[in-house]
Amino acid sequence: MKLSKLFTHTRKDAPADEVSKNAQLLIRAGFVNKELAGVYSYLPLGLRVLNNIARIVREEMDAIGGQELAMPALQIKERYEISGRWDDKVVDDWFKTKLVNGAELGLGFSHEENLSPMLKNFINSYKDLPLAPYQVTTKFRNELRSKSGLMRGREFLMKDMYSYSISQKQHDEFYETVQKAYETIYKRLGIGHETFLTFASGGSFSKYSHEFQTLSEAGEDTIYLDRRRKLAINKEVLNDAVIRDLGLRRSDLEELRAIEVGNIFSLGTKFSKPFELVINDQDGKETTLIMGCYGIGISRAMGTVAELLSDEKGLVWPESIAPAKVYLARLGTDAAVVKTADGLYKKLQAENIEVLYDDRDVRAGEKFADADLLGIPYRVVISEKTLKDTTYELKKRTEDKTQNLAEPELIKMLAA
RNA sequence: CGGGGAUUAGCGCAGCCUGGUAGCGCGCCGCGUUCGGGACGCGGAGGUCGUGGGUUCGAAUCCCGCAUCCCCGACCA
Repeated sequence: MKLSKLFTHTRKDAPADEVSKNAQLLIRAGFVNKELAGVYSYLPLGLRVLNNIARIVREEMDAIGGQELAMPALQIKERYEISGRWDDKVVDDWFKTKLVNGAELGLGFSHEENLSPMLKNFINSYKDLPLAPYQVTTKFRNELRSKSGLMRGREFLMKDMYSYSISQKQHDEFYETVQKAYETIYKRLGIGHETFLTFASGGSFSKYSHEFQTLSEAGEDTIYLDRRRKLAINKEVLNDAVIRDLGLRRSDLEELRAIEVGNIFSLGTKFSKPFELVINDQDGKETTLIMGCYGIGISRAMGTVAELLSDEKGLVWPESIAPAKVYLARLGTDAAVVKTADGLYKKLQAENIEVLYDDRDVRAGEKFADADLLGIPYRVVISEKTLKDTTYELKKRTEDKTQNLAEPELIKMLAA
């Protein structure tokens, strides 16, 4: 993509109504635009990051047997009356609306009531199990107080997977598989080193649920972390009995703020029993299916990476999710420089290396500042100076040093 | 939902106390000089001052209501 054609622009100042680092940087860089509190538009570069995160999550869900589908935002009232979740006293963050004929609808905040009745038409045998449909869709939650940029939205992108098993054993095995897949996802997103499995409230069907908490002062949760064991307990369930139960010691626990970047929990038969998801097991015995639910906020993950991996100059995307791999800066309008830069742009594209080509006629300082703010992993500079030397100058976003390279070495390095 | 703060040009702000129909910086447009870390000079465009009402000869400014945004708290299958 040529920067001269990109409709978004960077800004020196962040808007006054955004305090959180993630929102300030993402808005300054032109990745998102705020529409209302907790609701953002994703602009071309921001959408690339969001899609890259979703792609990684999809790959890992597919790898453990997840099957992607897409369910609607509009939800039927009657289904939620069956499960007991229509009442605002039970779920207080519903967005509700009506059909022209007056029938009430809700905007989906979670999709158990959608999926379970649907699967009654498809699951015929225990041999179909375990089954784990998932989706990446926009969720709506009427938060009393949205805050912290992308961290807590009223409309946000989420991956939600639901598992159906014939036995507790089968459920437990799948649950553990998902837990491992989540760890892989956070590693790939570049926040694995700061993300910890955290024991949280399990509700009525299991002792604990599990959250994945990323250490950050911008987080809303307080956790107690045993760094050596890489295990944490959410403050909401912390007590001596729980600490003992998990084989931890209070003196090893460190109190920290963290962002909940994912959670997985057992649902038991809460959403299978009301919808009569009953199947004969191997022995011919009627069994109500056991469910699990597994969420990752895709947009929140983007905010978390922005929050964690940025520095005083701007965003610092890991290669795995960056909007482009290379920022190609052409300095000056010298004919040889322009020709060389245009040529490299085409060659990088031919190698399938994603490149942002800064072909604007602006001064060097502005290009460097933008390359840093946008957080592109590699910066390549072409100028009259570099043409006299080995032609190209390469710099990593995370390092200060530069190196000069000739074209074959440069392409080889960037293609790696 | 309780408490606090804010709303004036695309962005950041001043003006309000002491009413007389708006100003600065950045950005944007034009010309020129510059050209490796957000240059400089000259000229220019751009605002029903969040919204509804009230007071007044006259309201960005004073009074009342509402909306939106931010922060703290509460809430968060």
